[in-house]
Amino acid sequence: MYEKYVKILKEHTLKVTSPRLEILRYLDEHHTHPNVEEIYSSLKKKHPSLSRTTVYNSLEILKKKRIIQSLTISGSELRYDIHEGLHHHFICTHCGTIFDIAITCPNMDRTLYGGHRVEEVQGYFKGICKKCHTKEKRRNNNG
Amino acid sequence: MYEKYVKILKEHTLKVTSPRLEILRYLDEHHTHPNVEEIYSSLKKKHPSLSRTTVYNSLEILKKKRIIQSLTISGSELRYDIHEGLHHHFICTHCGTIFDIAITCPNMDRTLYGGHRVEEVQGYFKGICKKCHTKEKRRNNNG
DNA sequence: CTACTAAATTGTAATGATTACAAATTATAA
DNA sequence: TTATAATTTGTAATCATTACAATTTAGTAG
Ligand SMILES: [Mn+2]
Ligand SMILES: [Mn+2]
Ligand SMILES: [Zn+2]
Ligand SMILES: [Zn+2]
Repeated sequence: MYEKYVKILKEHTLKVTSPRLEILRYLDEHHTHPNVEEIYSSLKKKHPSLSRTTVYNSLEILKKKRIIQSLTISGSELRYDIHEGLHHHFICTHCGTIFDIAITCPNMDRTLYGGHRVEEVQGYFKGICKKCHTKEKRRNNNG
Repeated sequence: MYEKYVKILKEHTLKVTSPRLEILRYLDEHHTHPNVEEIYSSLKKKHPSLSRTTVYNSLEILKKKRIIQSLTISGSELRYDIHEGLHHHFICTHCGTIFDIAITCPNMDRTLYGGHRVEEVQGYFKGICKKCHTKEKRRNNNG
């Protein structure tokens, strides 16, 4: 069940602890770019002793090791994502959903720009998702 | 002095008020992507009656009208930028500086993606700026 | 297996950015 | 000049995140 995540942690010389395994599993199984609260409250159910601070700490160390990434797209809270291949993101300003964008971008793999060392590249698209847009149209026609 | 900003406000059917003029001027003269606190404390010197809430309110309305944009690049606070042509940004995770990136990107002008309506596109590059990188090297050689 | 220790976890308190709200002021139009 | 809706202001509340000290534990050496 957790061998996969044990392996990841050991490969990065991180101690194998229950919170770390659970967080990794959660992010691996939920590609919804959850915030800290969503991760915490979900895991808390099965592991009542879990502390919110531990979730913050664990996410931070996983991020330092580049196992996960954090997204600043929402502007009010960090969202987390298992790091598997560079991809860009869309956020719907109406319903808040964040999803992956399958756009290739010539600047995605850049590691240098004018002498500055680039360590992360993030492409954020903000707008109204198809679902919300359709709902809005329907409301206008019926209302 | 302020005719330029008066014009912008009127064109967008916004009431012409001193805080709005001052904020516009500040952003026009400081392309450093300041946060609310920097704008507030700077303007407060000349206009002691200015309220922080007004700065928040004004920035919000200017943003709604697309006169300015907010950047979520830092992850802890919004940074503001006069909106003049799409451009991407670099943030140095060491010194915090945010500056414009002159990279053209084929996805920058996108207004649609898979049926989703795109209203904003932001490209964020995070890493270590040349200056910090050079300092770091020097410290290693001399230390 | 046991003992040790550095690292991780936990809970609580503090911080910092942003928002809510109600009272006072003011830009604009009649 | 007056009316009024919009704006500004100050304070209090909220929410995400960080600081910190006490407790627990993963990993290792014996
Ligand atoms: Mn993603
Ligand atoms: Mn800029
Ligand atoms: Zn939506
Ligand atoms: Zn720097």
